[in-house]
Amino acid sequence: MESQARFQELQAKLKKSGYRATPQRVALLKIIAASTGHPSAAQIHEQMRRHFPTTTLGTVYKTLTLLKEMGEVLELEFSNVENRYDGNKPYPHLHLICMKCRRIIDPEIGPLGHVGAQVAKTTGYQIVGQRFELYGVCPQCQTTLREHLKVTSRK
Amino acid sequence: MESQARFQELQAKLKKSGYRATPQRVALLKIIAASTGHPSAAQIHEQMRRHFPTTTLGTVYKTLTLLKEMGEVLELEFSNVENRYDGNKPYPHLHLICMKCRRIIDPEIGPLGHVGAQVAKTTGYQIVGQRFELYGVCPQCQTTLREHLKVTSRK
DNA sequence: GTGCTTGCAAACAGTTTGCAGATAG
DNA sequence: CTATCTGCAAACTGTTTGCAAGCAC
Repeated sequence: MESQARFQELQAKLKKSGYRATPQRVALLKIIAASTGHPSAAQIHEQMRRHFPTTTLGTVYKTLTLLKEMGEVLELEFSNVENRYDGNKPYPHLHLICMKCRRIIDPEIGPLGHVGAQVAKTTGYQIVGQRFELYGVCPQCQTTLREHLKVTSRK
Repeated sequence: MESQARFQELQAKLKKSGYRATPQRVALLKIIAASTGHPSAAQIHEQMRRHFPTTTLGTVYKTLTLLKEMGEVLELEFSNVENRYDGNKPYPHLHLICMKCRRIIDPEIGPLGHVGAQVAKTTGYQIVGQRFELYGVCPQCQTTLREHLKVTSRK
């Protein structure tokens, strides 16, 4: 099982970095190792409460911060909306975000690493991260929108 | 003058969209038409206060919202840090962000539009926007960091 | 004159922080 | 046993909103 392996890896790295493997942290690691859908901190919290009803959002954020610093979780920042986290695929890749339902998927596309390498060479910057996102409307939401337009244009 | 032309264009589009050309808005248009350096709302506000000391951040945000909706200003969202705005080059392009001094530049690179087009075809999503960012450390800050390390490693 | 805009201030959301009690190693 | 971690709650930051007075058209 893919996510099981990722969980083991995360747990090992956590310990190797000198952090304690508390039950709460282990639960969070399992959740993000399994999640292919870029959850928010609140969604992770929600899942954790099933097993640890006393867990707080604050703890979730603290653990996510550790993992970010270890380079094992990717944080997608937004200003008005909750940030999203990706611990399943911590290396840089393209995200495709539906503006309507906020679903985020990882479309398959050729490697994007060469962009960073090229820019590093021409600018002298040392590249430490990247974020490539496409915003759009997913097929389902396009249908919904079309029906909505049909209805509202009748009035 | 390049930024002068951009200002004229923005002003014309503002009026065409039915908005009033208040002195505050005109001042903001001039500022973002001239700015090549992706200012924050607060930085724009700061500049505006030189000519309109009573202007508030709220008004800056309201005007920026208009321009975003008109598709004439690009907003770069961050969660802990102020958003940055680009009204000089409203079409999608690559941003290179220094993690240390927060400077944002536009490195020259081949067109990135084909990525969106390709993903649209394979996923069925209707693409409405994109955001390609590289995070790094600029040459000046690399020097600073090196000197800092030299100093701190002595203790 | 009318209704969009401004300025002010309060509200808001997500995230971060401080601290006392709990617990992993 | 002790330093780290949790849970709680308050603080914080950037952004948004509501409303009365002001001003563009």
